[in-house]
Amino acid sequence: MVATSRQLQQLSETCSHCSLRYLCLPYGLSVADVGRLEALVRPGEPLELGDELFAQGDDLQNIHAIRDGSMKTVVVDADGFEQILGFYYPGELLGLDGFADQRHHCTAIALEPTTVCRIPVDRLDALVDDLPSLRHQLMRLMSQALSDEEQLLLTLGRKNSEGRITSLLLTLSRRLALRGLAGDRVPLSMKRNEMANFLSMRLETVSRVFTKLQRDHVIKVAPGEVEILDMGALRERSGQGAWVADQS
Amino acid sequence: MVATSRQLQQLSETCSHCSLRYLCLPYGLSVADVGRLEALVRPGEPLELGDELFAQGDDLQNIHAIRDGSMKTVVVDADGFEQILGFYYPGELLGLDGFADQRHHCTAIALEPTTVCRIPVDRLDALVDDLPSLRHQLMRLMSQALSDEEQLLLTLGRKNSEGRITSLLLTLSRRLALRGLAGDRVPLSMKRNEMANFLSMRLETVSRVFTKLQRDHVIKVAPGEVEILDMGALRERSGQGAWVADQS
DNA sequence: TGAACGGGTTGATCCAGGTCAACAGCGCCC
DNA sequence: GGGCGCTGTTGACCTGGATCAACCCGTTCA
Repeated sequence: MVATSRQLQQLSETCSHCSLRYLCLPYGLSVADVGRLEALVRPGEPLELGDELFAQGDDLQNIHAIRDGSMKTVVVDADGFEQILGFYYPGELLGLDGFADQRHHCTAIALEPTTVCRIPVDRLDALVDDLPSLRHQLMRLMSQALSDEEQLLLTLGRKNSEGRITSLLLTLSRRLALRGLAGDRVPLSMKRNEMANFLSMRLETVSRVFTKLQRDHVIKVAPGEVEILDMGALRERSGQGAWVADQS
Repeated sequence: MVATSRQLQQLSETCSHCSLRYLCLPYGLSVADVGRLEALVRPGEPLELGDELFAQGDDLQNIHAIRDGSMKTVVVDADGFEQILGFYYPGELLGLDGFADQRHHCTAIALEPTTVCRIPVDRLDALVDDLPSLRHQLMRLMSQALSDEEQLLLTLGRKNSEGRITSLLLTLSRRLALRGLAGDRVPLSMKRNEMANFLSMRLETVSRVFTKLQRDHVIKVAPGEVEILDMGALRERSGQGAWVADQS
């Protein structure tokens, strides 16, 4: 099975040789320090679509980094309503919101066959005490997560349906580019209803916006992926779309 | 001037004697370590309504803790639209999203006469290397900020206008209680349009929801404050208000 | 082979809440 | 005193996107 052999190959890599080291925890560490970090890292169980990596309320035992594939995080409120908080791609960390009380505040679910790295928090914690550069990077990543969420709040708060979809496509494209991949072919491992949930819309509206953007030759929709035909127009449409001119 | 003398009195306090120490950075530190922390802390300039503590894009030089008063943080997007990200009260930290690139990602503005503590990041950083318990608390607070924002995303994503207003009132009430104050009289230092902006609503809608809640004897609206008459009903109305039953 | 199913698209209708407008209360300044 | 600006409330109307429903297309499974 092709996917499995590719996963095994990746799992044998070390942080020092990982192509994601500039995005992930090792960034900013000396070669020796990366060695100490990678001594803690263990491959997680390979996940299939729908598998949970951890669940809301679980004890925080590990921090996870995505190696291959993609995941979503969701919170469930008292009435059982789900809200997707984010989509995660290779090099990105999961579980940072759990430091507060050593408990996961959201559930992480695989969107496709996915492999992760697993870093025990207690051992990470001890190492962080020893390595200021690791502490810096960890805090940098937490801080980054905070301002990413703030950006999302801005998008959800001020943009209409077209602005939300185009903003999502642009951030996905940007994250592909960070990994050195072509930014104009965006694979979509999430379903329409997941996109809709994340953006606080209905799946029918997502579908309509896609149709409209395709009719206007801004994107080309294919099963499981979107091709960006006109990046300028996409940015244009993501920028505007606020409800109204006056603010605050 | 009464306000000033009260502020001066508070500014003379140290972390060890501060009534907010269990919410703020000193939490979890030994007496000796609190001493080292408070040696870094400087009072910030007293702020008046509308004063900016820092602005989006500024270099991150200090972390601030609110001592007295209240503030809001806002982000402005490319087109000049503002989104309020949060309201901040005594004991809460501002600027944590700036660690990523040593730059503030939002602007902090006083909602009333406000005093803050100022902690230089470079000296804090050095101390954090020395005091694991301080690092833990700092990471705990960042992590807390993350999951608070996630909770906000859930509220904005899944609740209607009444659910949003009641959720806001409940969190404000809860934060008062954390500081040992009565949770059923919530002072509102923000204006209707600020509440509306924060909750992604229009100010007219905020006003209508307040009127409705008052008519139903759930709250009593007074200038600059809301009295909670029926906490149970408030919780009831904040819990529901999702658009629809099926999800994800 | 075809029935059931999941994911996606499209059309028709409806309504929560946005928009626009008028007005009331209050502090401030000339 | 009176005009003016700011904040908040209320009413009337309108619309973006939610809701409901039909249908299409692959895939799976009996």
